[in-house]
Formats: sequence, structure tokens, C-alpha cells
Amino acid sequence: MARLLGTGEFARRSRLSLKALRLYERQGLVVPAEVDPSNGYRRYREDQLAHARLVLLLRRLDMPLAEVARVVAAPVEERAALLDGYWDEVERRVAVQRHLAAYLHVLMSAGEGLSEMFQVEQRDVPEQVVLTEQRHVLQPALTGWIQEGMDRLLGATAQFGGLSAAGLVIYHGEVTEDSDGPVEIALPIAAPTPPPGVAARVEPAHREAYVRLKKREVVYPEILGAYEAVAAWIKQNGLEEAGAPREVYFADWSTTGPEDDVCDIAFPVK
Amino acid sequence: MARLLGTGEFARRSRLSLKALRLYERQGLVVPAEVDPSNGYRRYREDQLAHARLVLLLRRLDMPLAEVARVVAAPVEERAALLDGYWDEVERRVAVQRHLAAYLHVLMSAGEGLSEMFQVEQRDVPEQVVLTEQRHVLQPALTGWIQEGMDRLLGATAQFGGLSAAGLVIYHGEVTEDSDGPVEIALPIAAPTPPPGVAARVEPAHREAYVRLKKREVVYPEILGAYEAVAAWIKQNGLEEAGAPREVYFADWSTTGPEDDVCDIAFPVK
DNA sequence: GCTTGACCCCGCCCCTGGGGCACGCCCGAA
DNA sequence: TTCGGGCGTGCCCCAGGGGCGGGGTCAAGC
Repeated sequence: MARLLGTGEFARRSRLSLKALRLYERQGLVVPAEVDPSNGYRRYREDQLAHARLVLLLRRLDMPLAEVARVVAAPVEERAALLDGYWDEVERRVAVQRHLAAYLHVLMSAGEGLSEMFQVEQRDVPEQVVLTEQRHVLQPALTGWIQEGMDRLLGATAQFGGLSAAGLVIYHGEVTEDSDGPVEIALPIAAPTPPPGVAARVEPAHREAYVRLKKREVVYPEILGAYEAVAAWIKQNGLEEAGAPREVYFADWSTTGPEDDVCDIAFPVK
Repeated sequence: MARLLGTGEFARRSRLSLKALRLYERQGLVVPAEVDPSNGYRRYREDQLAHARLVLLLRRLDMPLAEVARVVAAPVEERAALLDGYWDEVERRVAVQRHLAAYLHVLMSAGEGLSEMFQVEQRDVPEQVVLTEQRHVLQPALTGWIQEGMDRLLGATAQFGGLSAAGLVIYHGEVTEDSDGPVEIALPIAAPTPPPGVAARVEPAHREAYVRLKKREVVYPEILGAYEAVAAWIKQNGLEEAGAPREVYFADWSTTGPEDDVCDIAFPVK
């Protein structure tokens, strides 16, 4: 009955290294059935093998030890859900990286000729009264917030006769995984001055340089290439940036396909 | 012309941390255009920004610094290929983990009831003369070698009247990512004794416990569950393992679908 | 009973890719 | 000249171990 395994045998049969076994004991992941107090020898029950092998397989998913501990400590009926949660997270991360790898492939194949990928134009934009909403938001939450905010403000434009021009997303600060803007959503309305009682302001008339993007190009971080292209173009042409960069959404996001033009990346210039 | 950037500005504009910049300098990845010998101040050229940003994006793919160094040091026309090589590797690794996650999901949903997932049977196997080929091989190369070896030996069986029973893959040692067997392929032929001039031997008569698997279950590491199930069943039924475990392939691999039975996992018992 | 391997302990240093802190110098502007 | 921020180095920390070395221990053979 008291057939206990020494570390060597337990390690061989669980395929865990001795080093890993000691580490997992410290982390409370795989705790020996008993430790001889006189010499510190660890002894494991045979039925702990299944547990140890489970830990091994979870580690092969590169699951952090802390998360492995949570999974194996959870009631049996909750384990599958925890595993799925972790794995979905991995798939999301890999999906982002997959996109990035594809972008880098294009970038590198283009032989650094980034600017040739984009056609930069200029135009004059008249003064506009815009309903506005501003927030600090990190990149992962950005598209969700833009969707919501656009919808919310679009509802608010109704009482002013609806949207009078393309909606803007203005980046007053950088938005990346660790820099949170702020970002402003600004929807133009046909009013001569900002109406009272709502968040609104005048977006001044300006000249801007822009590139037009297809829907499939409007995805982080590929979109950064477009920003860089415009910024580089501005410098090359002896102009200066004169305001926060912005995205001009002139198409309905939900009804367009990946090859349709949906927005411009624009920098005010002088 | 000599517009050089200090570390602070270079870090902000490249989005690399100061710490990362110093590290990358030591690794020779992003080397400052000049270092003031009197005070150690680093200065970067503005055109190094693109280089630094490329390093940043490659790092976001979790590409190791050494590999990033190889990519950015390569001629421009080779970079895309190096990137693709790395990313294919990542996709392969993730595909294996995806499989493993799915297996673990099933395992955990079954509530540890692994043995209930498999129906273990017993049977007697008569003495057989087999053509044989043995090798050390690691798990990743295993299926490829089995395919080839089976084909090769199958050709050799022709001169003895062809295959007389299901082909065997016998595991004399464990086969994992870091344990390499040895593994034996053994194809039974209708001969009373091992013919001279070819690698052949007698596989003795024995009783064996086995489970039958569908094609979709015959994939590492899910298949380990089947081995464990048989091993557990043997213990539970008071028997003993009496030989190396084996896979008995009784169907043609190439013409079967994922839901077809293709092989048995068998342990000789006594 | 004694010796000899094999087994097992612990602790230290190594790796990657940085984060964070302390301490101190240095630079430019008021 | 002073002061705030920019910049330098060096040290310790993280996961998840690998590897080495010094020393205690266990069982088996003689």
C-alpha cells in the first residue's frame, strides 16, 4: 500500500526533470506525498503520476506555472473552461502576430520602398462643426471603442440633421499597446456654431496630406506604415505637420468589403 | 546634416525602451552612429529609426534577438525568406500545441475517466515471421519514417507472397521529442522460418491487450492516452506487461478517412 | 561490518529579454 | 551658477529551467 516513488523513478515515469520536480514543489504544483524530515528525501504516490503528467502537458502549451497551478487546483469540471480560456488567448495573440508577419513580409519584399506603396495626395478641408467625444484608450480596445463611439455620436447627430461629412478619428496622442492616446471621435454636423448642451467644437479649416486605404489595410500595425508614409511625404515635400493625425471614415464600415476604400489617413500640413 | 538623435528622442521615436537600446547595442543589433568617448553618450542617425522600428516589429513576433540580428544583417532580398522561415516554424509549433490543447480539453472534459474513453480487449496472436527494420528516431520524425519504412518493407514482402497479416510498429523504447526509441517496423510474411538474406525474425506467439483507434485518434500526443488506458487496464485486471507495446496497422493509411478504424494499440500480457 | 555505486539533497551560476531602482555625471537654459 | 532633466553604469528581479559541484544516504555485495 505504502508504495512510494523516489524522485528518480517519479521523474522518469512522469517525464519531468528532477529540476522541474523541485521547482514545482516550491510552487505548490506537484507536492510530494511525504518528505523525510531527516534527509529531505521526497516520496511521491503512484497516483500522483497522472497529475504530474497533466502538468507536463499543460507546460507544453507554454502555459505559465501560475496558470497551470490554477488549472490543476480548479475543480475537475472547471478545468476544461480554464484551458480553453488560455488557449483562446494564445490563438488571439498568434493571430495578431500572423498579421504582423504578413505585413513585414510585404514590407521587406517591397525593399524598404514603403512610400511607393502609398499614393499621397493633398486637399483643403473647410471649417466644420463636430460633435466630439474624447478618451484615453489602448490599442487593443481601440477599434471596439471607435465602433461604439461612432454609433453613439451618430445617434446624437440625428437632431442636427445627421452627419454632414465623413467622420473623423483624431489621434492627439499615440495609441499602441502601452500608450493610450488620447483619441477623439469627431462627427461633422451641418450647424454654423457648436450647439449648446452637447460636446461639440469647431474643427478649423486646414490643408491636409492623406492616403486612401482599403478596408483590409486598416488594421494594426499595418496601418502604421500608412502614417509613416504620409509623414515621410510631408518632409520630402518641404511641408510641416500642423495638427494631430486623423482617420477619415467616408464609407460605412459594415457594408464594405476588404478591397473597398474605407478611409483616409490624413495629417494637417502647412 | 549631422543631425544626430540622443537616446531619449531615438527611443521615443522608435518606441524602443532605453533598456532595449542598450541591450541591442551590446548584441550589435542597433548600434549608435557614434558614442562620445568622453561621456559615453550614444548618438543615432535619423535614418536608423527605420532599422530600429524593424527590430521592434520582429521582436513582436517573439523572434529571438539572435535571429532578429540574422534577419536585419541579411541582404534585403533575403530578409523576407528568413522571416517566412521563422514564421513557418512558429506556425508548426502552434499547430502541435493546438492539437495538444484539443486533446487536453477532451481529457479534462472526460473527468479523468480516461479508461472509459477506450474499450480494452484481449486476443491471442500466433507466432509470425516478420521482415524487420529498426531505428532510433525522435517523435517529430516518427510518422515520416514509419511511412517510408512501411513502403520499403512492403516492397520486400512481395518476393515472399506479400503481407500475411497486419503490419506492426513496435516501440522498444519511448519515443518523444527527446527520447528516440528504438522503434521497429515488422511486417508479417507467410514463411515458416525467417528467410536468409533479409532482416527477419520470429515474433513469438503471445496474448495481448489492445484498444482500437480511429485514424483521427492516431496522432501524438493524444495517442499516449490510449497507451496509458491499456497499461491501466492491464494493472486493474491483475495482468502484467510481457513485451514492448506496439501499433497494429490493419488498414491502408492512405485510403481511410478520419473516422475509420486504422490501428490497434497493443501490449503483450501474461 | 565495510565499501562502493547509485541516489538524492542543496546551492550557485548560466541563459533570454528585458523592468526597475540607485547613484552619479553631464548638459543646456535661466 | 544652479537646477531639472537626460544619460550613464551597475545591481537585483522575473520565468523556467540546465548544468555543475559538494556533500549526505541508501542498498547491495563481499
